[in-house]
Amino acid sequence: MKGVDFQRMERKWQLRWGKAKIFGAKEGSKKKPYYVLEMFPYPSAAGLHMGHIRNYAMGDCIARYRRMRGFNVMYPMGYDAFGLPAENAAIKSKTHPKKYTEDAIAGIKRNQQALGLSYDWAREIATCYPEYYKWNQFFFLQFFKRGLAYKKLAPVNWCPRCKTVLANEQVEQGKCWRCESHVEIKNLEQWFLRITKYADRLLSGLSKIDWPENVKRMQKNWIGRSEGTRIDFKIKDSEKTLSVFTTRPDTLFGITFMVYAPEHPDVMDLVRGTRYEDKVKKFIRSVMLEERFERTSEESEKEGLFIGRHAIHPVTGDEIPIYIANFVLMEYGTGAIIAVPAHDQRDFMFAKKYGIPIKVVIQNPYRELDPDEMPRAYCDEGTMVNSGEFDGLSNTEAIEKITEHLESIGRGKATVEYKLRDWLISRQRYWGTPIPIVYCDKCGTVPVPERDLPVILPTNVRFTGRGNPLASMESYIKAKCPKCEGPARRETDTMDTFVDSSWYFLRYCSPKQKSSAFDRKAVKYWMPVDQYIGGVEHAVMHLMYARFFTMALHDMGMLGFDEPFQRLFNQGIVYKDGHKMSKSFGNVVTQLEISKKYGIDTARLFLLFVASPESQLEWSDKGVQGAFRFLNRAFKLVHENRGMMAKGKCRAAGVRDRILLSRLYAAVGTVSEQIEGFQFNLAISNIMELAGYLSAYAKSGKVNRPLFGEAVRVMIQLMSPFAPHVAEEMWEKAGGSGLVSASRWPAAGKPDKRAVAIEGLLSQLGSDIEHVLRIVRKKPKSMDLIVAPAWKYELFRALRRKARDSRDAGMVLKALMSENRFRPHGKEMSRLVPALLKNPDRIPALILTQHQEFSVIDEIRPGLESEHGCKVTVQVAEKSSSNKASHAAPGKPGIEVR
RNA sequence: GCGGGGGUACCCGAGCGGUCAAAGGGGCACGGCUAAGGACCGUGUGGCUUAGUGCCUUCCUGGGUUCGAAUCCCAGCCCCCGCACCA
Repeated sequence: MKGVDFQRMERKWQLRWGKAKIFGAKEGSKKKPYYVLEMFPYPSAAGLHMGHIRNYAMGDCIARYRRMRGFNVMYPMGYDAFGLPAENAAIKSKTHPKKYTEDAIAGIKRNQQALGLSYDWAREIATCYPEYYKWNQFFFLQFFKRGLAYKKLAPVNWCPRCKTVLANEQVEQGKCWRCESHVEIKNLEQWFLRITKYADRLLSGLSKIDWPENVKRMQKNWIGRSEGTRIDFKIKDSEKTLSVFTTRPDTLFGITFMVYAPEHPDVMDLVRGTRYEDKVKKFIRSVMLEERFERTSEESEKEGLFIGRHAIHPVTGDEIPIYIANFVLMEYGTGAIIAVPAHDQRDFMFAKKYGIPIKVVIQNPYRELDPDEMPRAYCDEGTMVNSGEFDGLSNTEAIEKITEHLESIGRGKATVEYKLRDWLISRQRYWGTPIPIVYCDKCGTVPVPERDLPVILPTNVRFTGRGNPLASMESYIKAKCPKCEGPARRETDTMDTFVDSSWYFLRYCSPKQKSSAFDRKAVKYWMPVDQYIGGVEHAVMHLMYARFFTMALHDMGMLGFDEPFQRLFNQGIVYKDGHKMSKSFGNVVTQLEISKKYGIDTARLFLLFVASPESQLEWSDKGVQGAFRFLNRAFKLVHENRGMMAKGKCRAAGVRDRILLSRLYAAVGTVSEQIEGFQFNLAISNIMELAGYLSAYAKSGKVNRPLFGEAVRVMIQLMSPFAPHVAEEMWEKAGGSGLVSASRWPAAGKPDKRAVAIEGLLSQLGSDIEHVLRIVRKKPKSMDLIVAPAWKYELFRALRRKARDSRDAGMVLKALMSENRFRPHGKEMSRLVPALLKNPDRIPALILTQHQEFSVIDEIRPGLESEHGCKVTVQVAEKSSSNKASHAAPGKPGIEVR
C-alpha cells in the first residue's frame, strides 16, 4: 500500500527520544508520581503478537498522556522468565532453558523497542536471574517463619513411563503429551502458601480498589465464602469421626446416606480387611483417572459405591449408610458430605440410581411432596416436617436452630468455608526458583539461612524428559544441614512462576537494589500501581496471588499498603479466524508484517481504534487500512498546509473561526476524558472527525493562520499518544517547539455553545433559508431564539393538542429535546412530566411563528441581542446526517455572524 | 458443573431509557481528480417518498415495564472465555 514512508520516521524519532531521555523516571520530582504497569510478558520464542501489542499500545498511550499532563510517570518493562515452555524446548530441541529464554527476551525486547513504547529501560528486570529469584527465596523464608508456608500431601499428574510429573497442560485427553501413556494421579509432599488465611481480607479488600466489576465478581466467586455448619458423625464400630460441612443443616433429618470423596484418607482405613476393600480400591482408581470438571458436571453420570460402613445420626441415632462417589471433592469442605435426596438434585439422582430412600423434611407450601412421586429434588423454602422438635418452623429459621442444637450437644459448629484453597507452589521442574529448604535426618525440615541465599539454580543439567533434572543431580542435592552441619538433602522442587509475578511491581521501584528486595523509600514513592493493564485471563490467579503477597508483606511490616493495584484494566483477547491468536493455531499476525507494510503507528492506532479495549477483537487485515489512511490524511493535512500555519497569538475572527475553536476545545475535552476512561476507540474516532474538520476548514476559504496553526498543533498533540512517531514528524512540520512527547497537553476550553449553534444554523441555512421559523418564548426576558425547520410548526401544534389531552407529554418532551441538540435534557425533561401533565398550557408558552414572519435570515446578526433586549441562544434542530454535512461545508459564504 | 462475557445495518464495531434510522472504520456505488489504474477528495449506502420533508420497517427470538426501549425486566435460542501444575 502506498503512502507516506512512516518507517523512516520511526527510527528517527526513537533515536531522538533516546537522546532526550524523556522517558526515564526518577523519584523525588515535584510532579505527582504516576505508575503505569502492563503485565510483563512470558518470553516465548514466538515473539509478540497482536494481543501483546494491543496491551502495550494501551499502556503506552496512558503513559504518554499522563506524562503530557505533567505527571512523573514510571512505565517499566520486564520479563516473566521462568516457566514450562523453556523447559519443554530443552527437552525437544536440546536448547538450554536459559539460552531459550534469553533469546526470546532479546527478540521480544527488539519488538518492543521497534514499537516505540516509552518504557524506562533502565528498570528492566527478568525473573530468572539470581539477583531476582534470591528474593523469591527470601520471601519464602519469611512465609515459612510465620507458618504461611507449609508442606502437605497433594495429588499430581504422573506419567508412569516418563517417570515424571506432568503439568495439566502436558496432559492431553488423559494421556502424556510425549509418550501418550495414561496419566495417573499420585500423591506427593508439596509446599503450599497459606493464602486461605487471607480469604476474608482478599474479599473485603475488593471494595476499596477501582477494578472492573466483573473481575471483582470473579475473585469473589473464586474465594467462594459460604457460611454453614460443620457436623460430626460417629461411625459405627469405629473410632473415627465423619465430619461434613453443609450450608443446609435444616435438612439434617432428611439424610439418608453419607458420601466420602474417594481420595479421602479415612476411606481406606474404614474398609481395610473387609470384603469391600478390593472393590473400593478399584473404584478409587477409576475415579482418579477422570478429569475434575467431568466429575462435578451435573449431566455426567454419578458413580458411587457403598463401603459397608454406617454413620450414626447425631440426633435420631439412626444408622446411615456411607458411600464414596465421584461427585464429592476432597478439596472442598471436609471431603465428605451429608446426602439429602429430597432436597438436593445431585443427591436425588444418586439415590434414584442406587435405590436409596428419599425422606422429605421440608414441605412445599403449595403442593405436598410425595417422596415416591417427586420428579426432582425440592430445593426451595418451606416448612419443617419429620424433624422432631423442629417441625413447623420455616426452614430458614431451622438452619440457625439446628446449628445451635448441634453445638449444644457437641456434634457441630457454625463455620465459614471457602472455595479458595491454599496455593500449591511446588513444581517438580527445573526452570524455576529453587525452594530454599534442606532435609536433615536429625533436624528434619530446615530452612536455608538468609545469609546463604540465593540457592543457585545449577546450569549444568541434562534434560531427558524423565523426571525433574534436579532430582537426579547428586551434586545439587547433597547439602550440609544449616543447624547441625550434618549431611542433608536439598529440596529439589522449584516454585510456581506465579511467585515471581506476585511482587515484580515492587522490584521495578528499585530494580538494582542489592541489599533487599526493594528500596522502601522508592516503593513508598511509587506504589501502589496507579494503572495496571493486562489480559482478562489473569482475573483470578495472578491478581489474587499478587494481592495476597502484598497483604502478607504488609503484615510483616515491609509495606505501608495492602492492595498493590489501585486501578485495573483488562483488555480483551485478540482473535483471528475465530480463534485466540496464538502460535498453536497458526493464526498469528506478527508485528513485522504490519510494520513493514504500514508502519508501527498504524498497527497501534488500529488496535486501539477498531474495538473498545475491553472487548475481544477480531483481527482484520482490511481494517488496518482505515487506520493507515487516516494517518496519511492527517500527515498530508499538515504537510500540504504548512505554509498556512503561523505561530503567535490567535484570535477568532468571524464565525468560522469560532466554530473551529469550539470544535477544537470540545475535542480536547472529550479526547482527554476518553483516554482516561479507556475509550481509545472513541477518542480516535473524535480525532478523525477533528482532522476532517480541519482539512475542510483549510480548503473552504480564508485561513486564519495563527489560529489554524494552533488548531493543527493541538490535533497533533491529541494524536501523539496513539501514533507517536507520525505525531513527532507532523509536530516538527507544524512548527511545534521541542518534542510533542514532551509538550504540555492542551487545555480544554469551554465549548462555545453559540458558535456551535450557529454552525448548525449555517449548515441548515445553506440548504434552504426560507423554511426556517423561529420560536420565541412569551416572556421577553428569557426569550430564546430557536430556529427550526418549518415542519415542526405543525408538529408543535399537534403536540399542544396532545398535551391538552394530558396524555402524551412524552412526545412533547421528545420534540422539545430535539430542539436542544447540545445539552441532552432527557433527565431534566422527564422531571417536567408531571408538571406538564398538570398544566398543559405551559408547554405552548412557546409561540410559533411561521417563516413568513421570520422573513430574512440575516436577522441573525450582531446586535440582535440588544435589539430584542434578551439573551439569544440559537439552537438548531437538524437531521443527524447534516452533522456530516456540516464539517464538509463550514460556513457558506455571505452569512457572517459574530 | 461453577464462574465471566456477548448476539447492533453488507462486514468490523460504537451506543446501553428520550437530540437514534443508530458514531467511526471497512466494503460497495456514483461523482471529482487522472492518459489510465492506484492513491486522494466529495456524496450516498433499510424501504417508500419530498421542493423542504415525511411515513413505514429495523438493533438474536418471544413476552413485559414505560408517555417513550437497541438501551430496563422475564423466558428462550445461539456464540465466546476462565476454572487452581500454561503464563
